[in-house]
Amino acid sequence: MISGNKLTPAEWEIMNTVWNLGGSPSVRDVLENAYPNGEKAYTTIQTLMNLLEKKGLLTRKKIGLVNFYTPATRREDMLQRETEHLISRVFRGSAPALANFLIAEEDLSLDDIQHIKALLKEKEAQLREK
Amino acid sequence: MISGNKLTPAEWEIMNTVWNLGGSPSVRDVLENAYPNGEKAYTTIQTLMNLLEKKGLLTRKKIGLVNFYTPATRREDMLQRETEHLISRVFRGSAPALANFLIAEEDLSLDDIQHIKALLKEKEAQLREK
DNA sequence: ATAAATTTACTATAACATTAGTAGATAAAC
DNA sequence: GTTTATCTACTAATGTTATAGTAAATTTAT
Repeated sequence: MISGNKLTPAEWEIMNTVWNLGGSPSVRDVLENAYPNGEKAYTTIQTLMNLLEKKGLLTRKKIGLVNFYTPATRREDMLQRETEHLISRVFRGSAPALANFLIAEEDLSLDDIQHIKALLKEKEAQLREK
Repeated sequence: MISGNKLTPAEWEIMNTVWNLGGSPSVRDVLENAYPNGEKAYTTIQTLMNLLEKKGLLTRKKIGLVNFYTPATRREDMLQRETEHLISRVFRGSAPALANFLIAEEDLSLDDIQHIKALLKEKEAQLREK
């Protein structure tokens, strides 16, 4: 049941690290990668990761003593969920409003702009041919 | 002190309503506009609005018996703050990543795309002339 | 001017989020 | 084979968000 579980900020940090590392990291792997200077306690990460398992975002497999955690969702799906959340909560449901805002207010380089233009062209072609 | 206070989802609903109504609505104004079918109790809204005052997002002025609440921030500033939050939490700090995602994954109409293109052009010109 | 309605200020509570401690099991190192 | 370190499972404490009740004050309508 992956369902309607929203990720909290702390959970996002964990999930980002897990996706980043790839494969099936352990608690220690995540801890060392995400908090190399001991910003959080081992058991904190452990608790969070087990929570994420309960929420259906990670699956767990014990090998010997150690639990290894595998993502149960693709990062993209979560991005989408979260982005849509922002759009509905903050931009009153309008994706274009967010797009406009992004371009107007965030710092984009010329390169970024070129890249976005290319994407738009693609998208446009896609839409037209239907 | 408007400072680093993040808005919770419930607070966003209030603030959106306040910005929407314009002027300086009362608790009742907000309640009736945002929850016309009694989804929330009067006192709930009251509490939230007073909280928002404490957070510096609304200012309060009592006229006669009634408190009237005026936004202390522009909606745009809050949008920015929130968007940047998403970017840092979910898109690992990359605004272009969000832009890419938006265009690739969200439903944009041809009109939207034209509009975005125009904005990009503007932005590009701006960047170049510096 | 008394009764009814509205509003405030204050308080309470439940749910969820965050962080970490403790006890016991297992493995490794000497 | 006893000590040391690591990991798990469980539990707990603290903080934050969301929701609303209660009592007192004020206005409005009879």
